[in-house]
Amino acid sequence: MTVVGARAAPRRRRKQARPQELTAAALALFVEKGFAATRLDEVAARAGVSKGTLYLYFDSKEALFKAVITEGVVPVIEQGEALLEEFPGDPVALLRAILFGWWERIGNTELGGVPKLMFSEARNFPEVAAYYHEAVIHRGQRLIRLAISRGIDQGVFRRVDVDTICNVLISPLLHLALWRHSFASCCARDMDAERYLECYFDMVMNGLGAASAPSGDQP
Amino acid sequence: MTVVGARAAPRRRRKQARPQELTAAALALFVEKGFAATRLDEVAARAGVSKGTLYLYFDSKEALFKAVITEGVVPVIEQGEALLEEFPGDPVALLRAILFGWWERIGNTELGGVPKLMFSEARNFPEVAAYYHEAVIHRGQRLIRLAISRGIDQGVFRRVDVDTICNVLISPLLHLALWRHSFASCCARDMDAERYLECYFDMVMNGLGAASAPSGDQP
DNA sequence: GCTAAATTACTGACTGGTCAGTTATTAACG
DNA sequence: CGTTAATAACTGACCAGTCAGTAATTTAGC
Repeated sequence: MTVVGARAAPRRRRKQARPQELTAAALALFVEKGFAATRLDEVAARAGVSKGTLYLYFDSKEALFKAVITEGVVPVIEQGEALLEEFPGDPVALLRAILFGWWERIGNTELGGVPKLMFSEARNFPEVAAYYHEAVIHRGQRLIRLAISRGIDQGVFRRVDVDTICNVLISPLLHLALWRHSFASCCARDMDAERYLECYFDMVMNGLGAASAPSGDQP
Repeated sequence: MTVVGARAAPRRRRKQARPQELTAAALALFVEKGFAATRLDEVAARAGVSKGTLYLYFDSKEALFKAVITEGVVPVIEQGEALLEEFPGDPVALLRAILFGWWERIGNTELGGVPKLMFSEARNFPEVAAYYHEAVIHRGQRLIRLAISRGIDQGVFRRVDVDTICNVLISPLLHLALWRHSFASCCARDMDAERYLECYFDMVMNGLGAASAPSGDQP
């Protein structure tokens, strides 16, 4: 072996970038295979480092998991909250912006696997789940709830059970994101996202339409 | 230690009952912890046998997983198909029977964890996922699709994208089932099922209501 | 500017524990 | 007693976590 030839890896020192590269690799693998089935050697390799390096930045596999969750989604929720503040009157447009924004900013990005990961692992990591519930789910519910309430106040939406319906409304988006990271891999030709979103939003708007209140409302 | 005293386990021979007891135990643990994180010793203990006994009935951990999926849900789908055949005219009642029937027969039973398990493990077991897709999901979609189509034909429902909407309609039920087997454990006081189902069905019926068709339909 | 010493990011072989799968043995039942 | 369901001790592969050592970079001395 002489000086020439393809050296396998040039071994760069990039202390700043490492943690993000590692959490990105970990997210992809945790989503694909699940937490327990993911090997840290694999995470490190995907980030272009050795396993030892991983342990320079994270204390344990569980710490890596927590970092994946905490650094990932919270900023997006904050964007959503900013949107709500500044948004002009129309509640239909607001609700559309929130729901489609969720899809564009979370569902249709690398973060789209986070819901699958959290549903899968919530019972194995109750503290992380509690944090996620408080920092992401609860605040996301609030966004939708406020948009719906605004619509009801303005007479654009029917009177519905606001606390409950926000969970109903997010369901089809979650379903689409889950699908993409599970069955989509093995079932070609299913779930065209654009068509799905249009169909979904069309039904939601009709379901909320103030014009079509059919039966007696409780006062 | 003499002959008397609490013998740990009387060691009964019950060849007939074992497989079902083992798959039931495995289902519960796979759903709770995930496939990879579930130990076979634990499955066996929960079924009241030793690990060796498990291997008398299943060739491998993966074979046990397949058995859990295949034996579990298919019969219920068949019940649903029978329902569709015999059901009298009213499409609203039919759709309600299918959706609420799903909740009563699957979502709200031990089988309610199967969707979580399949979403989690689909990419790790593509063949099982393909089977499940064909034997359960596809046939479930068809049930809903036919109910919707019947409603459209009778002028009770709006003209909607039938192929897509069946996935939208099942989403809130899946969401509720997933929730029960994930965050529900660590977040007390959330997702009252009865209220959720009523709110959901109310919105669906308004979303499909022929009376409220608002904008131009394509011919 | 050049070299040597000091620092620090990084590596990969190693360890100890865990767990899927096996096998020798035991006990139930006819 | 013979058959077989069931067990429990065993094995070997695998993997999270460790650490002695190496390579890149910075600093000090000249």
